[in-house]
Amino acid sequence: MPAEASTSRPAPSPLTERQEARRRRILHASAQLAGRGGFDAVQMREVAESSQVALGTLYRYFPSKVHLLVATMQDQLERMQGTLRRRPPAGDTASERVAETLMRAFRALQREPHLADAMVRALTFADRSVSPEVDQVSRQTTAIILDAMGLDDPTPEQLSAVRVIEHTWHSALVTWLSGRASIAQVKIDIETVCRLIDLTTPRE
Amino acid sequence: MPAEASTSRPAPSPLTERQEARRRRILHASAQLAGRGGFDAVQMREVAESSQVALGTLYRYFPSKVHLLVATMQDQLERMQGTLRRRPPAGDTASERVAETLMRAFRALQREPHLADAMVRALTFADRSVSPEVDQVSRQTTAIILDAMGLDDPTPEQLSAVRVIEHTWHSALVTWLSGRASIAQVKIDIETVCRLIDLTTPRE
DNA sequence: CGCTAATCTAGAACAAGTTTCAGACTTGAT
DNA sequence: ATCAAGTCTGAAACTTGTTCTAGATTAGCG
Repeated sequence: MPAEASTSRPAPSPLTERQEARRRRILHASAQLAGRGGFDAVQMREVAESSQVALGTLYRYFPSKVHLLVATMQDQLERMQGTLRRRPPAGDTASERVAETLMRAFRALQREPHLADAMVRALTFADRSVSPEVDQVSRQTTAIILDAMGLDDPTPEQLSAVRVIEHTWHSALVTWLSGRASIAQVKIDIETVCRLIDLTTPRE
Repeated sequence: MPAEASTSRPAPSPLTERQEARRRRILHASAQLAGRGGFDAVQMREVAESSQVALGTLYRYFPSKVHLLVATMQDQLERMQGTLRRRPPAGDTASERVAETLMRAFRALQREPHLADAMVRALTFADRSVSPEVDQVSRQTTAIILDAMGLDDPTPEQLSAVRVIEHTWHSALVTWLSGRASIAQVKIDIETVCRLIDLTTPRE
């Protein structure tokens, strides 16, 4: 159920085909540039040139560099969610499955560390003007985690645990990207926080 | 083995009195400007002017805006640590005391939300070139939490829990500052993550 | 004191995000 | 097909972080 489209958009006037194509070219160029060079390498003029679009047009589609990169992240997240649905995690307990899911996502990010850098930095640097988009990313992440837990109808306590897991996930990524934590340490942190799930889900 | 102290500092050549005063003026101006307007309001030219220092000098003391704001955060953290030492948290269990400590810090930040914005955004946006300074902030935060737990000699498990608590703390602040989480929600998240401590400290 | 190296200053210059504008092109409705 | 409204383009301008330079000041030292 896509329930959020109505609140965030005052009738987005559904893009024409050429507009859709432009949007796609822009996101592709953004991911490409981010892929090598990270946040700093995504320069608006270059994105515009790469995607064959005037600078002003780029800004019409994405009102700031951060908006652009957060949209890029949404795009990548959807891709990842598809992958996960095709091969769900196989652990016995909810916390194992969540940890496995996040570690799988983490390995995907490790394959494109620069892209990860661009997306995560944009996400945490985003100010209020990007809140709707960041919130969308957050909802999508929540959905992925709840999926892994195999819950249709989580309790408030479980939702709190999921929020804390997301906090840890984001912040652990930040410390990894800035070289202050190793891959092993991120793994430990994820496994540690996932034990919270066992606290809120007594048995099964 | 502290292997990084040698690489990051080629003997800091202890500042003269006037230099110390300059540094202090700069940090003061930075906090002042951050206090109203947040991250964006801290403009390097203005900081330089406010602190009666040439722009080039400002950059000699703090090689980037992010360095400056992270240093500002170190400054504020020290202040806070002093306050906490004077009136330690009074909870019965370790997790209660940690939650109380963090909530106290959170209330202090609420009094200066713009300053909080500037410092937290700088911290999460910092790239590798600021790692030593960010790491220092992290160590200081860890010390505060361990203090609240009342531990002299934490187990590796407890250190993991503390790291996860720090992750949650930072990320919860980010969501609060960007208006995506309420104060109440931050409180819940902090209390939730603090229950991890009980998991790693069976009884007392 | 007088020298030398380091530091500081004022200001220009540069880089990249963002805004603006005039004119060309598309689109949708009549 | 034609018109109005909306969109796109190319280019310049503006903002703010950062760098650079030439000359003045300061600090340490013999």
